[in-house]
Amino acid sequence: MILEVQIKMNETLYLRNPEESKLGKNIIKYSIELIHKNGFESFTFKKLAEVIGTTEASMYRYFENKHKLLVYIISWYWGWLGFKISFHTNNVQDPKIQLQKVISLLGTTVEDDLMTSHIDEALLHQIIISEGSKSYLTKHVDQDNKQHYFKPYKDLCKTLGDIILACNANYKYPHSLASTIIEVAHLQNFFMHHLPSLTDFDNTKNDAQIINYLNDLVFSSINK
Amino acid sequence: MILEVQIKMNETLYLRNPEESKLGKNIIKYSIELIHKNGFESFTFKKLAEVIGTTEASMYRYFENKHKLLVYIISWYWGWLGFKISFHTNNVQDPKIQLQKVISLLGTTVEDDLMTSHIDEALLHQIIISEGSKSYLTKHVDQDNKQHYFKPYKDLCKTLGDIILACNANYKYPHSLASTIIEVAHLQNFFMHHLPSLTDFDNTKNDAQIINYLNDLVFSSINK
DNA sequence: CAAATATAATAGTATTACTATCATTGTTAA
DNA sequence: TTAACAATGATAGTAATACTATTATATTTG
Repeated sequence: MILEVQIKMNETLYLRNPEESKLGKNIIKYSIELIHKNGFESFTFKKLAEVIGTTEASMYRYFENKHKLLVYIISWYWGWLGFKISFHTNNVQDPKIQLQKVISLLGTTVEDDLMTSHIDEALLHQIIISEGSKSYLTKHVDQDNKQHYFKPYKDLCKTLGDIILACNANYKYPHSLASTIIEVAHLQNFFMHHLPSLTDFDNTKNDAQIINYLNDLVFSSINK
Repeated sequence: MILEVQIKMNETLYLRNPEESKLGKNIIKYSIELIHKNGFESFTFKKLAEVIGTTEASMYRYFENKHKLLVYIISWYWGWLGFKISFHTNNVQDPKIQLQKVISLLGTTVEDDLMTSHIDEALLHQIIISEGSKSYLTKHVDQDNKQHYFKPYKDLCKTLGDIILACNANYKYPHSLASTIIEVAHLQNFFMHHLPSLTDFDNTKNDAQIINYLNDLVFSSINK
């Protein structure tokens, strides 16, 4: 039996649901490869169409513009990670162990998940690190937010915030700490690889270092 | 007597030094206004030239492209803030007070500094919050780093890291904590205004809330 | 005053970010 | 079984972007 995971996506993100056709799935698959390879700035629908072997116009039948496609794949990632987190923390009673588990999942280099055949989560994880914040750092963030484009990200923060509160009901900043953990996990990863003097992590580029740092940061705050 | 502060900039960032002519100063001044108003994505040299009342070609005599101009103004900001920080911590003996002072400066809405007549630091501060990470989140970050484009930012992290070590010589992550403080100060500010559910800060949108959060986070870590 | 330099004015190119139209193929429902 | 419909492909076109190049005109400096 082969299990296929489907993440329910916000319908206003796309014009035609890319999960429902071969072409749609190719758009997702190859946009991840191209954005990973050349970065979002140099990514165009024309190049994407060439890689897929179709036309630019066809891309526009699925997504209004490349920014919505970026928000789509990033949103998909948060949905997928949220699922993975609930799966891994499901039978854990101690919220502190849950929190450690979440930090580990956030800080660990992702491997391709075989349950989602056309999406390479490892590449997607790298995209989150380098391009993730570009999904909301725009002049239209408020409109996008009204359309609930960031719901999967917010849901994840909510989950994390609840775990933090379960660890210490008196902690005053559960939501800020949650968003801090997620963002810092990715930022420190980027810095470790590209601007290492902004970190204390050596050139083994080992995930454990970031995870240790985050655990130290988080548990000293909530245990104080 | 009118004091004018000059921040020494990396010469490979520009083709012609914008500090050395009226047109150059206008490029800096109005690019800050335009990027603040419409965001970096919709900012073009053509629009900038129109606002200044000159031609697009003239912009290219000062900066190779708009990304270098962004790096320039962001870099300028870090240089200016570094100066401001050393000014404010100069006669402070206790490193913990120094650290609190730096956190306050990072978390406080900046006011226009009259010592730099053509640059509006208040607008620049907003640009740092919304566009700052775009200066390094590119595919050419490693080349840019080799050209020392991020030196002012790194210098600031170094200063902060040293203060952290002065507070607690045994703390294991001074550099990571330094970059975390700077980035989180800006991220939480952005979230408070645009995605408030990712924070614990209410709609008074008061700077003190972020500063309190950062102080709590930092001092629980280093005093542990 | 001549020479050098900066700027303005204009033109032009390749690419990007779309929109529009029409032909073809494959699927579905009467 | 065929008519209609939906998805895709092929092609064309436009305005804007991100530049480069050339020449003319000011302005500064030696």
